[in-house]
Amino acid sequence: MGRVSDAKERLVDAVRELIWTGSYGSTTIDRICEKAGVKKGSFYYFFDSKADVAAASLECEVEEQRPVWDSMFSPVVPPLDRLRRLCDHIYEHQAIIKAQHGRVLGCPLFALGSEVCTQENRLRDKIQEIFCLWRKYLESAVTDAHAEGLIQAINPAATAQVIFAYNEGMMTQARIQNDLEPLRSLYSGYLLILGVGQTARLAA
Amino acid sequence: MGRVSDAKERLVDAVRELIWTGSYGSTTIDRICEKAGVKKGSFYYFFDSKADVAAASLECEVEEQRPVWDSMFSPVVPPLDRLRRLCDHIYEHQAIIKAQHGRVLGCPLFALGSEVCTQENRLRDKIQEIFCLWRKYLESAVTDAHAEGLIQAINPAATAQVIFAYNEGMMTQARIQNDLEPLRSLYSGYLLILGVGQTARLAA
DNA sequence: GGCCAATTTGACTAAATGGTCAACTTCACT
DNA sequence: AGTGAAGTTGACCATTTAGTCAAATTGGCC
Repeated sequence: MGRVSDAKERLVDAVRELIWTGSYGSTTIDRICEKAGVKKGSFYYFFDSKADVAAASLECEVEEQRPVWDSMFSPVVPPLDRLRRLCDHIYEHQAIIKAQHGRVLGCPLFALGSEVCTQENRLRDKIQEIFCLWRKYLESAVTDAHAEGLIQAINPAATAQVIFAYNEGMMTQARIQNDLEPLRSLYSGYLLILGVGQTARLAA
Repeated sequence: MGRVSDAKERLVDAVRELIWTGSYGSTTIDRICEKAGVKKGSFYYFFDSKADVAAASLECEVEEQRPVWDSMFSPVVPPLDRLRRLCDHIYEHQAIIKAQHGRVLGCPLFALGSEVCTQENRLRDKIQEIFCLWRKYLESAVTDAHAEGLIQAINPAATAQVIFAYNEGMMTQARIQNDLEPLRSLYSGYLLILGVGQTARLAA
């Protein structure tokens, strides 16, 4: 029924890249259209506003990431390995991005969230939802690691929260510094938080 | 010589509040002028651009914070107490902000940094400089705590880095969630990272 | 009390931006 | 092959925005 088009996808891709490499505020509808090779009339055929495409881009992001996380956090992988895989993945992904764009771009959701949270409630809520999900992956790894006696974690949710905040903090610093260096030692920070080094040393 | 004015300060105050409560991108020169009660001609008499006022606002920020940090991190205060004071100060400050604006606003520098780092090098560099300074305060507390045998910290700079990233991550989450809750347990996260609970428990 | 540097003003321009729309095109389906 | 739903276009409008400037005002200081 009627003609088909991938203009909507092109618009979503364009907005993702523009917000990530710049910011939400610096991303105008004109530039989104230009980058997507789509006229403004078509933009408004698919979306109501910039916030609307941005919301779609978040959906897209999470759809793309979910299988990656699921495989990294597979229950058949030893819990601490899951975290190591996550850290490796983050480093490698950011390295690719840096090679592509000449820039370390960090976590697209965190940057966007902190920029728009006071103005765009819809985006804010969606981002929070995704963060909640991510924390659950971390929490499951912490819980399992504790159960296997690999770490001490009285409160896995709290520990996961600390790791998550640390992780996002480091990614944002890498973005601001435009430097992969903070991400190289990401996993050793995880271990520090989990007290893995300490436990071993004190036990010895 | 000539007339005097506090318009420059009013403009700096206005830009600080607008960026913090909104974002750099959502802050227009017109609104800055309106909020400061200053005409645009006067704005351009004192500043060259939005980035220019923003840079001045960073100077102002650091000038205001320096004595606060100096007192919190005074060498006569026991090292772990310095960190506790910092956490208390952050919580109380954000609580005041929330009462005033109805919003938790987090760390103004981190939000701004992650927003503009790909576009405004001057702001980016200034922000990084300030972060470097802040990390030094943390590092001195970690070093002293280690020296006094209160914690184990083989690499105080790395530990300070982890604490800093965690701290900024939590503040940003508090901003996004518009909720003080993540900041209530800030210090216990510090202790987790420093392995204070563990050490005591394992030693017992 | 007058000079002059510092500051203020408002009116102005050019460009960017968000948003609308009626007419046009395409193509899946019958 | 023709129809109608889905998608496209470019021209258009109203605002907002950054930035300029010559003329007016103020007040410290001699």
